[in-house]
Amino acid sequence: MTEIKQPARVRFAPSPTGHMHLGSARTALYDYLLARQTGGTFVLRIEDTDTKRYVPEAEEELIKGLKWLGIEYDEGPDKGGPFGPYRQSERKEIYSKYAEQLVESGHAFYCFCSPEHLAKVREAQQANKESLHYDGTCREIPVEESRKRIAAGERFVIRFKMPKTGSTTVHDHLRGDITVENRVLDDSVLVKSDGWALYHLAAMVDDYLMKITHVIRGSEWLPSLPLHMHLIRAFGWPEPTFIHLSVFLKPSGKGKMSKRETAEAMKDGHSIFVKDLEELGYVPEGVVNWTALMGWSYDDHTEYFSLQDLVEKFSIDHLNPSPAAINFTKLDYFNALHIRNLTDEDLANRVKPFLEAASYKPSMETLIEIAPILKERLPTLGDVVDMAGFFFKDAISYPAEDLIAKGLEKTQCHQILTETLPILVGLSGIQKDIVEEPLRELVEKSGFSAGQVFGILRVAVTGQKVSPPLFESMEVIGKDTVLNRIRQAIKLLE
RNA sequence: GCCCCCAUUGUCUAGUGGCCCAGGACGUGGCCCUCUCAAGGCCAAAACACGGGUUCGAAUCCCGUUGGGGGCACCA
Repeated sequence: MTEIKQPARVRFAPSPTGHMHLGSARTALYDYLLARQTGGTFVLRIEDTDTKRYVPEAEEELIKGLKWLGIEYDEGPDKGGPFGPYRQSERKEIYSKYAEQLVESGHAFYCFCSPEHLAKVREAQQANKESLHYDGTCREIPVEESRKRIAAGERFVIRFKMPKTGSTTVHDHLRGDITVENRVLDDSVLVKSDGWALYHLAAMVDDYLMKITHVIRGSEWLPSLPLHMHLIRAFGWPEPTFIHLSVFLKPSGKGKMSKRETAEAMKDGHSIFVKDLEELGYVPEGVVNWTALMGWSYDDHTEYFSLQDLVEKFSIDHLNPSPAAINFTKLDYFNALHIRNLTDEDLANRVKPFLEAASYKPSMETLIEIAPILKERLPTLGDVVDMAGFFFKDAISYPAEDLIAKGLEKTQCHQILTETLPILVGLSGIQKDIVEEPLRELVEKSGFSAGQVFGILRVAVTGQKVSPPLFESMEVIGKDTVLNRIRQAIKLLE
């Protein structure tokens, strides 16, 4: 049945330059799923060689985000492992060594071109409508001469010596073979003049040293795959399986999320940042289910998945190479779905902080009691405040006109309330099965509809026009409070 | 400007030459249920970008066009 798979070693290699977004989350998810389902290993590696863009809090946010999503890694900067260190900033010497090796073998060369010269070359190329590339000034300088210049203190970078003729064929697991002409490839910088390796070199070296078998990354890396392949082949290393995931587009499908769209999304309670999603009341189960399905599918009808389901059913062979527009409405759907499947106690625990943030003091007991009637109507955990805040208020307030049901006069509404009061007072309790029958009889006698009568009572008891079911709500609030609130409503209409 | 990738309903997608006058889901519209809101049930509208091939037969293979996306840094 299940084919035997080799344990995969996969790595999630984010750079700590900002908030963790959905694209990263999905890459990490797929990494994790592949590792888990093959009995392999998931590695977290921090690519922090760009000191200019480094954001100190980013790594912590990343780790927190992964943890929240339930994506556990086996090796990483805070966990250690046999192939550390797992921060590239701690591996500088390793890259230098391999860069030297490339120069020795003739696959790379020292370049002394100044940034000004490079800029001028680029400008000229732009003016001539040529493709932008290194002009080859230092390509043929003999290594001996270069070493002398370096010894004399000249600043230099190390560039890859790309073949000028022929073509290169690379393989992407999603797209098959891709062939490019070598003449369009550039002599890319591998090591900067400050001695730090660039992504191209660092990532390939680390993937090799960390024995990575599958490289899952964004499609923005596809254009540099030929370079990476040349690097790997120059070293004579085994080629990992490359999987380039498509990018996420903004909801309209036209272009990727911009600053503007991000702000726009935030306005209606959505975000592409993992930490925001948590704060907005999304549950990780929902976010995981939703992101998993953007770019991957199981069959033509199954789409509810827990993390464990995904571990079992995910396959890198069913990935979709085309870009996907983010659909927040569907996130809401998945989120509601997973909230409904939470146990009462779990929901109570998760909803509590949101109530507390709105300065309510909810008890676990009440929370668990209302969980069943809450579950079905919470798109997000945060919605608990509007839906159920009244359970935890000592006093409620609302405009008097809310007590006037559609199609009824003020006096009629007042009458309903005054007639309800003695009925409730006379009952032995406030439980649903005690209250419902007499109140339905009242509706019958009044000649009004159940919607009108219960609507008035709903506002009187909860202060809201929209609430969980009336009888269940009264039961939780308790008889005395219910009676008091009805008396308050009666006064309000006088 | 040059290079690469992608292309099924509004959106996410199933589909790997006949099972497809294209299936599922979100969303949308309608109906049912109903104390509000949800949830649930039923029904409906909605797609193979275009043009050429190949083939007995194409959403599926090939070429071109168009559209969209990405890349062309001493960023990742």
